[in-house]
Amino acid sequence: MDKTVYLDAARRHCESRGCRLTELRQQVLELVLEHPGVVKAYQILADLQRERGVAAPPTVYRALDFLVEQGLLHRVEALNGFILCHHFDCPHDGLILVCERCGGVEELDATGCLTSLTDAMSAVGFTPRAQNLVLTGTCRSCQA
Amino acid sequence: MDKTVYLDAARRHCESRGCRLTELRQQVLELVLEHPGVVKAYQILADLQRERGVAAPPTVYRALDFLVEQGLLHRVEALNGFILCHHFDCPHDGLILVCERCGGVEELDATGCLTSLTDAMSAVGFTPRAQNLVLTGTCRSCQA
DNA sequence: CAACGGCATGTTACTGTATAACATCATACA
DNA sequence: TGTATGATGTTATACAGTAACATGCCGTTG
Repeated sequence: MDKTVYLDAARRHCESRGCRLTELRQQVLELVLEHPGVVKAYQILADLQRERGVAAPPTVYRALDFLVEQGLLHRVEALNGFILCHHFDCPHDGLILVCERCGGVEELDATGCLTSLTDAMSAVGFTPRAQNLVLTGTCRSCQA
Repeated sequence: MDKTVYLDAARRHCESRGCRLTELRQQVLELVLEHPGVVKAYQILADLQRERGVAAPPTVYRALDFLVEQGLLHRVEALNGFILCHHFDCPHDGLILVCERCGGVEELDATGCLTSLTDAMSAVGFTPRAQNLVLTGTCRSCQA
């Protein structure tokens, strides 16, 4: 997807949810966009400092939290990182595969793969929050 | 399970794997044992300092890493914490349910619940490392 | 026994991750 | 115009994790 198109879609997505994709938030989103795969908060912080001179952690964390809340990013807890969500406009159960060797990240749509899991959970009365599962392992190209 | 019995079983478990459950490691394990649910490394550090005067982070992390490696503890990445594994002696796919409201933790055996997931992964050539899935949500008693 | 090797632990110092608390600014709307 | 609300700036600090090196313990082997 073209960058401008993507940003427009992201903006509309936020506005349809009653939020604003402010300049700062968009700037952070663009910075994330420039990194393939997982990106760390402090990496974004450094990028932001390069672009605007000063920036403190809360600035970055607030923007990232906002973007996660809007579904534009996923938080990858196991790695203390963030990745872009390419299909924020359709609700989905994500499955994020992180390769231990090359660090590459792949996002799968796991909708439909989780029924037996959710069954097991409801058997004990547990209601999961919609979320993304993160699994580490080895990707196809690193199998060799 | 009685505490002494548990510790003996843990010791034998380690020895059968060619490792020693040293005094320090056992002490840390006991400290984890005293906390219900998830416990943080720095909590253990504080406990340890209470018991022996001084202790530095590496001491605790090394012991915790060891215990995780032996399968006696699970690491809960999403929470930067650790929980006891109650059935370290049988290999299993764990499913750890963390309640967002009360902080309670429940561990399920997910062996057999993951086939459709692993199918989806192998379809893209991804080999997951054996691990525990951590899900957040709401537990039965907090549903109300 | 002494020397060595391997592992466990101690110690210092640091890097990285994240948030609290409060100040300021912008905007929208009464 | 005043005020409420949300966004951002700023300072300081808490929390999480590790690198690097020193020391101690213990079993093996010459």
